Amino acid sequence: MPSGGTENKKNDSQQKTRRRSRGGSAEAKTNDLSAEDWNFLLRWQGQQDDGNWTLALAERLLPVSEARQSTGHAEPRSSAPAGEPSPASAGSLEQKEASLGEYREQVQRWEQAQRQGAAPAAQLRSLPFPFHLAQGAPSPANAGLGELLSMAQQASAQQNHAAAPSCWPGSLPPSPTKAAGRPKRETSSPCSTTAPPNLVPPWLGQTISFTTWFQGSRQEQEGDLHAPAQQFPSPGASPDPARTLFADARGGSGRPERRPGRPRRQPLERAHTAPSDAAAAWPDASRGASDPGAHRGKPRAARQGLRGGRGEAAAEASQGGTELEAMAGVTLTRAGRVRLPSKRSLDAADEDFLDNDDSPTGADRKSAAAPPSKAAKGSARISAGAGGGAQKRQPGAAASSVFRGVSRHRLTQRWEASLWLSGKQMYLGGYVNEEDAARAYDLAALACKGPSVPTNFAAADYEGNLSEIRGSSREEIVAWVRRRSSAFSRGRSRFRGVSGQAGHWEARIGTFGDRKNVSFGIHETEEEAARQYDRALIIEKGRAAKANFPLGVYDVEVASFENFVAKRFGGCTSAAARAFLAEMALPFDETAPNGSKASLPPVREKNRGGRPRNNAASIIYASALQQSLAVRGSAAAQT
DNA sequence: AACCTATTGGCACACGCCTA
DNA sequence: TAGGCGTGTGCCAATAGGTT
Repeated sequence: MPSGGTENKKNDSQQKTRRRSRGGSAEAKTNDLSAEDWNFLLRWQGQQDDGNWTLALAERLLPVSEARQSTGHAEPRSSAPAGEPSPASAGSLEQKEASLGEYREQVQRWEQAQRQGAAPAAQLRSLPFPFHLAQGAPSPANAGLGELLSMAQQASAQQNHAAAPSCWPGSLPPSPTKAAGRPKRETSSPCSTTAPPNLVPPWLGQTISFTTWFQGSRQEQEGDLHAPAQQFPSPGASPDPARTLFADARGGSGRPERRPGRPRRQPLERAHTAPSDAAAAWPDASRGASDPGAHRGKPRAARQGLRGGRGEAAAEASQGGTELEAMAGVTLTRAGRVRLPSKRSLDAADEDFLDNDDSPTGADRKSAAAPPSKAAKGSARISAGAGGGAQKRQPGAAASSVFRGVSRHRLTQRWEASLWLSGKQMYLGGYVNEEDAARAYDLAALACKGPSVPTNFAAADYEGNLSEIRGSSREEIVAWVRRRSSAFSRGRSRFRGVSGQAGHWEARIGTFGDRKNVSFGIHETEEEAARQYDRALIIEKGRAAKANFPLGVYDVEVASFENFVAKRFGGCTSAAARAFLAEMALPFDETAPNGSKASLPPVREKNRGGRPRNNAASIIYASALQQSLAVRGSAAAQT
């Protein structure tokens, strides 16, 4: 524990105590909304999403209201901006509670009827929400906070010359199956921290809160055209996306079937008897039994564990040269180092060999890619005892992969695939299976460098995958491949950023802005949680987000992010994004329009883990205040 | 010499477990 | 159930030998 940890813990404990004692302290007061504030927010939200969100709020609000009553904090405050008349109250808290209960019963009845196919989706909207907005179009003169929020949406939309994205609450299609179900729990919202009006991004200026935005997006996605169902089938169909890894290249069967056939030979095998058993066990990559002549590689054991590989030859060569040395093209340098045949020469030799091979068709032979040639290098390095860089392998460590672009991480013992593009190494993911890593390299190399690039397996094996990612940028291709690595997610969930268990999946990001362990809600399915995680990550990192689903699924979010950054900073740079986030992460400490104060849970000190509290009041209030600030900003801009 | 790429080192963070 | 925290590792950058 770092120095001062005890003190930190003490402070944290004090904060916790303060937060738990609602209504009893000054801190608690600042996080609470008045009944009227809540009423406005509830009404507004209720009209936006058929009451689903409202039910969630109500569930959390009502106990708070009761506590407020019991502790004498029920005095109403005006929720309207200073100097503006407060809209009429919707009644006592008891009445509200009763009304909400009635409304909820109606929704439940609708839900039941809907399950029986007797209730159209539109009927839900017609259910009378207990708290009604005043009749007539609101104007700034008599607008309450709820109206201000609506106007903020319109103003922001006009200002940006773009309609609100379809995933935002105001334009959500009804979601019959979810609208009446148990609402999702309110979650903390790092984006609900405030910012000066000129810093409020479009996507914040048009949304009630980050969480609502997420939840609305979820509704849209349930019927989303972009849903990559074919990539991530339902849990029952394929519990692990890693098993769908390069399904095309394997005929969709996950782990490749082992099938008879001679593996693609390496040059040195001509000098030695090929390890036929292991070689015969090497799977065909894509064509299954229809192509018995296709050999796409050879087992690691055949090359490294059995005598006769190039590495063995190199080792022997290092000890003075042998007949094998001459056959393999292995030479010794003056310094006594082993000089192996170049890949080019080996490839050429192999090609020559293949031309004399007895494989069925010339087309197959030509389609076979260059053979792996790293085994010899790795073994030679070991045997030569060279040091430094790639030769730093521990004495007892396993040898490297025989596949191009694949190496084994010393600590994790995972196979990692990497591709070098323009001198920069692109990480392609970690894999339990060496062949998967090799295929990851192949696919990325083919997609990024073209069909002429040497691959571990036949390029034809990847036609299906390549067609799927054709037209994508390099970054997207790399992300696509990496997403399929067996180590992309590492927990119980198939998805990154998702933890929990069946029916209770939590989306969570370890570091979001200045905060740690920010939760983005509990979700019934992994997919839901994964999408929420993705959205949050996109908000923070833009296109650099390592999302569970292709960024194309989140066009709106990505566009919003880039649009804002472009407007705010004149270009989308990581530095600009970081600066933006730093500003957005400022602790909320604005004076509300009605003169009251609101604050978010305090930003944690560095190295203090834990998720921020799900303080619904502060979150909603803060985001509502943002909206009003946006209105002020747009009004100021117009004048 | 320039480029390629295998390997290592290590930081940041995902995630599970524990506690209140 | 939310928050706190430790562990494991994904991912990136640096390094250095091999190749052209």
